[in-house]
Amino acid sequence: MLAVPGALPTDGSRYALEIKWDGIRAIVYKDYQDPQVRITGRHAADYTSRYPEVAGLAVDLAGHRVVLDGELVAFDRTGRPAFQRLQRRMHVTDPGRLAEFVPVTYLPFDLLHLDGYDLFDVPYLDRRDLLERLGIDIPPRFPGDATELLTISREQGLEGVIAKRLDSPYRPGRRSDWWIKVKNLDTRDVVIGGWRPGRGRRAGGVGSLLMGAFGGRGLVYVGHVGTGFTDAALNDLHARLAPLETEESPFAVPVPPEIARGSRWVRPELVGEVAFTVWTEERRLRNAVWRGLRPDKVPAEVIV
DNA sequence: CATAGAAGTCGGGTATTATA
DNA sequence: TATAATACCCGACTTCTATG
Repeated sequence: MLAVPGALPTDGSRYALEIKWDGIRAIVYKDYQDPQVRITGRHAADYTSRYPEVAGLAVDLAGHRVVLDGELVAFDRTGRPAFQRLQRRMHVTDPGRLAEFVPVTYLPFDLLHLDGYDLFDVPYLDRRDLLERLGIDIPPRFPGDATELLTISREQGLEGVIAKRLDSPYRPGRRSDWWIKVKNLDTRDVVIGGWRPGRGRRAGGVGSLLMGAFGGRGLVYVGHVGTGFTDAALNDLHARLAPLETEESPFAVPVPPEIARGSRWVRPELVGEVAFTVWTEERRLRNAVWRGLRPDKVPAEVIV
């Protein structure tokens, strides 16, 4: 069951709030007599050998038959979920000592089966109650009207919150507005320094835009953005970028070669707005989404 | 007409293949 | 042999389209 993006519900009394954990979604299975748990990912891939840390749950759940839904998370030194750390583990089927350097925590937030009973049609609040009675470590739940949680999650550098209807059933694999994810998005202006041709449906036009902002030495590359456009916006951008085309890259610091290859350069004269989640360690905008041109803004005022 | 899936895009990662 | 390029993995998002 997946959440739809949206805003905090106004009728908070009908919802509970949980922190949105920035990790990998995973289902954990434990059978009555089985001394081990089994872990699968969203596409039914088997993760059991990848995350030995979860094996300890089998002890806590001894004698039970349980299916849990939750998130695999790697915390950084400051205690925040760090997806970039988790990425080092994602492809490693036998982590060995890597599990010591990049430990992973499983945060179970829903209970789908308990001792012979499927709980898909049991309301969220009751599933959650049963989950809490299992006595395992689970992430906290907050009242639906505790809207300050969103502010706090932003201040703490967390991804956002999820609002879940107290009476909602569980629908595996489905995206449903019983669950609403409220993300802490930031917006900022960027200068377009180039573009990459599209493929497939976007062949012959713009695929993505290379974004920059002015720093001490000149235009600095801050990532590229390839989503959030309508077809009309892509066509409009293509027409506006064509007369600005140059041979030389306008970026003062060379952009990574794998990005530069195949890119077309333009004079940095167009300013646009993007939404994003956080700055990455490489000083790029993570999960950038195009919001539109800002003809009212001057490129020189777009500062890193 | 609503919804699910496909197709495009992103960042960051690993693993494999190609090339200098 | 070492580096570069490619392909694929995970997460994300939006838009378009096929389907019921």
